[in-house]
Amino acid sequence: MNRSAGRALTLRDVSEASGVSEMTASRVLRGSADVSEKTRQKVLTVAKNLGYVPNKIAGALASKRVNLVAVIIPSMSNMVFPEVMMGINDVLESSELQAVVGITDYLPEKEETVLIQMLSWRPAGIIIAGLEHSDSSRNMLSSSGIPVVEIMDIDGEPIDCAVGISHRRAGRIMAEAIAKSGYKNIGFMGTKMPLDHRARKRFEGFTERLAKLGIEIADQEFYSGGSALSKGRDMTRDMLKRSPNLDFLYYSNDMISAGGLLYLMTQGADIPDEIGLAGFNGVELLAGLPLELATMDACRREIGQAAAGIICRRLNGVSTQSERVVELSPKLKCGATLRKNFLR
Amino acid sequence: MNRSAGRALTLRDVSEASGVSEMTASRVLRGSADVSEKTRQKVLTVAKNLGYVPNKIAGALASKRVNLVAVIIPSMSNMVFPEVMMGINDVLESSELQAVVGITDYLPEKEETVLIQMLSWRPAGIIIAGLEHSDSSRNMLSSSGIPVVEIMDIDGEPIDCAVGISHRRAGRIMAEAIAKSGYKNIGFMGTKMPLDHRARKRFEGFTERLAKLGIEIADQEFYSGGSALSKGRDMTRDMLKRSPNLDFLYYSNDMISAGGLLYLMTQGADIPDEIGLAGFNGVELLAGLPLELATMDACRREIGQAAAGIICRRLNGVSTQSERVVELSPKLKCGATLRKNFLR
DNA sequence: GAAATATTTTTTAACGCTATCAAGTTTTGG
DNA sequence: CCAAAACTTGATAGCGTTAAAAAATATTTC
Repeated sequence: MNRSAGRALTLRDVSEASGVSEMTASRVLRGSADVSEKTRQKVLTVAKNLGYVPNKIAGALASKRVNLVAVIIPSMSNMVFPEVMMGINDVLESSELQAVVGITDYLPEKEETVLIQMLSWRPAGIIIAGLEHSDSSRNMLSSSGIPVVEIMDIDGEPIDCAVGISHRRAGRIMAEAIAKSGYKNIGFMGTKMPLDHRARKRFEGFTERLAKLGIEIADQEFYSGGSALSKGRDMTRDMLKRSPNLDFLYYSNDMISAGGLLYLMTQGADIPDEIGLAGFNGVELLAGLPLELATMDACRREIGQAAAGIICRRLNGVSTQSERVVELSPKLKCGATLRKNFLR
Repeated sequence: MNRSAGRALTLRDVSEASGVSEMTASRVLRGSADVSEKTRQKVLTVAKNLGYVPNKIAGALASKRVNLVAVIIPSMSNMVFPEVMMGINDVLESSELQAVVGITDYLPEKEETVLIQMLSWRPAGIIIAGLEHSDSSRNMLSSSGIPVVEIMDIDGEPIDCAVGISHRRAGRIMAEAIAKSGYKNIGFMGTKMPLDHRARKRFEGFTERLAKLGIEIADQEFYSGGSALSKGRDMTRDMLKRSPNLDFLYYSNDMISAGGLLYLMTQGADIPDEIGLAGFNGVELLAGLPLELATMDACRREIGQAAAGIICRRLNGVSTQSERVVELSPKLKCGATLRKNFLR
């Protein structure tokens, strides 16, 4: 059926084998309507028997249409970005489009390299994490002439479109919830990530709002590397040793807060009254802990879906004035580790 | 500097602006040595000022070289495949190659579709999960003429190369460890996945070896959907209600076993003496649980690295006879939930 | 300083496909 | 039955780059 050796099959092989011109074969294989049923069947049969696989490289060059969407994200090492990817796939699946992923490791220089790599495939659109990019990257993005959707964060000026949550606001909301519940001595634990702008903004929103409410962070610690669960455990132990009078712990992600929770439970702490705690992200994996963690859903899958949706609509010529900035609302979940009533 | 409107820049724009032929410009931009230093500088400057981004589509068509490696995996919904991806990226990063991912959702038909999509970009190599594929898929893979590495599993006949662990053997090893520790009444909990061949093989290896040792699975349950942690908790509760005399629980993944562990701990079970438990995968995320879980490392990152390594070597013309099947050894970690000594 | 050699640059022709328009072929209507 | 309309098919010319070969220029050798 198929010549496994030798050069790959081309449209010409199909056209010759079915006695039509290349153009007609091309029309059939792309599903054009202007072909008689008889020819269609003949060509399709031949193509299948031969095992012909069209060459998208040649097709893209000739038609100047590429069905790729570049997705540029910082990392794959926790579920955050895979979940965004799933959201993107949810939507692209029903279109002709196909995502191609590049990883930046949170490094601006690498972002630039990856961006050039991606742009050189002339993708139909770009989805890129964050609003902070090098001048050069911003330049490439804005002059690319294709839809660009910056995702995860909306605290800033997008190049084209943005979909995400306000991390500053997320921090503020959490600060308010904690203060309203009457906690006074608050410790913070997070990743040591000068380049994770979203974590930074969350922290800023958090501390600023606490300050406005007359509360100052009593202790804080930043970690890097290692397993999040055990890091959360260890940091919590250390922090409480250092600052035993803390009555609330805010963690920059759910994994370390779960570690903290498990530690506190083995210590027999009275949660959430003696001490409360909260994380960030709403990772579904963790539903099922002995106590449900207070957290804030970052709408990751929805962000992916919305971003892909914008790309699709833009490519279909639907002008989306209203979609320049799509703000999703992170939902606070108090769980069982943040007391709901003010007890004084 | 760059014309944001209008058509994209081509090599011709660069060559005209720098007063050389397109070919010379092309040579400079690809780093060929046969160019005088003066021209090189001139062209590079012009290209940078213009903001020229080469068109890989045209380049690939002309040179018949594509720097893409297709990676076809079933899912992104737990960390298993993202970790494989990280391993692949570890290695590809230092080459010119770039991974493109396709997701099959464990569906053979979708695998076929995704495979055609991928092959139509004429990638330089393919990494695909599993050894089970439809006839048509196998055909496409074997006649593609490019290196194909089937990953995760080595229990079967690879089309070209395979890198992975023997899941049957992993099941057997666990069965032996459990039996050797003196457990007699064993329950199994896993995902309801007729299409997850690796989970199936593990289960088969497990039960067969137990049978050989004169032990029969006392209870078993399969779930689908939902959060793994809480599923583990619920299934464990239900199973122990149903079969209270179980003294060991084997789970098909670490997440549900962690759920089971947390449940058993709140019930005050005496682990690992009264009852033991084990999972599978060695997900790093979970290090830090109150008790370290018995599990078996599936070498996911290493698999990704090894697979990418094979592709790289093959593309560099290093014939790798010895690498047809690379078997990695899953390492049993007894943790604190599988007693090490036989107590009778 | 001319011939031989080495280095650099340009010319020409693909790569495999699609857009466009021209040319057949069939159908329809008066 | 012929012209007009509708439907199919085909010929030609790129798309933006690189391979290969030819040409131009510079350098060396005797």
